[in-house]
Amino acid sequence: MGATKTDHFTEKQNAIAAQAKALGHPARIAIMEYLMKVDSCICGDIVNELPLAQPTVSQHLKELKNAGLIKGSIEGNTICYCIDEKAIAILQSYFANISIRLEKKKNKTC
Amino acid sequence: MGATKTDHFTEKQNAIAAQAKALGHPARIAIMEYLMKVDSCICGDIVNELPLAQPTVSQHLKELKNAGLIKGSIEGNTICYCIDEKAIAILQSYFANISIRLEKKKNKTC
DNA sequence: CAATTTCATCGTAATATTGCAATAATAAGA
DNA sequence: TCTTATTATTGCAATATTACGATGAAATTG
Repeated sequence: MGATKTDHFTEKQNAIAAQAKALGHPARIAIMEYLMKVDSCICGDIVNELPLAQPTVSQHLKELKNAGLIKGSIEGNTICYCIDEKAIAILQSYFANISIRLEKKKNKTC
Repeated sequence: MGATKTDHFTEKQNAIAAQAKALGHPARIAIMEYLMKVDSCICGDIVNELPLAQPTVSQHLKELKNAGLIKGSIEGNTICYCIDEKAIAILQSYFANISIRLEKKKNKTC
């Protein structure tokens, strides 16, 4: 097959999985970290930061954008990218919640 | 191609990407949430919780285990699974850090 | 021991992802 | 306008993922 059976899961589960999937590639993690490292949104300059060809980077950026993890706005000849804080906030609270719940039932694990 | 160029990225980037990738499927998110919902580790019973065939679930469990997100210990005829708190802690702090850094440079985004 | 239960593995088909060369599209500058 | 710079899109080859039936392995039960 190769096609994920999204129908059988909740919206929320699919949403989190989609965001996690978008981050499930080192190049996309590297893009996120670069966007974070620089002190503002970045216009151009992303391709040179990565050890991948331009079409490949463009594709990764597209996936991050589709997953809602980054925003991009056209700035003349270039495109300004930056991280979407909301998406990160969602992921952060998701994992924070898991941590809290795990904390509560310590020692009950294997 | 289809093969990720992990060589060109840092260990940390690859590690985070690997964990995110493991969570990048709704079935695996569902498994994590089920493990969290029940008040202890689970022996057996996971297959019946998911709308997928047993070999498929087994495969998903294997991937979560390989990524270090869950632990499994054989308990006679069944296997007890539970979430690995350390892995969740790593992810949580990763996203928390991003949030903090984004907070610091508010308004500088697109 | 035979039957059953539980989980893993193998094999395979369908589909998705990754990566890049070639090419297009768009805007800025000469 | 012609050229250059920047990003997107297309098309393709290599590989990975997803899903499941069939089968296997190991412990439990009757």
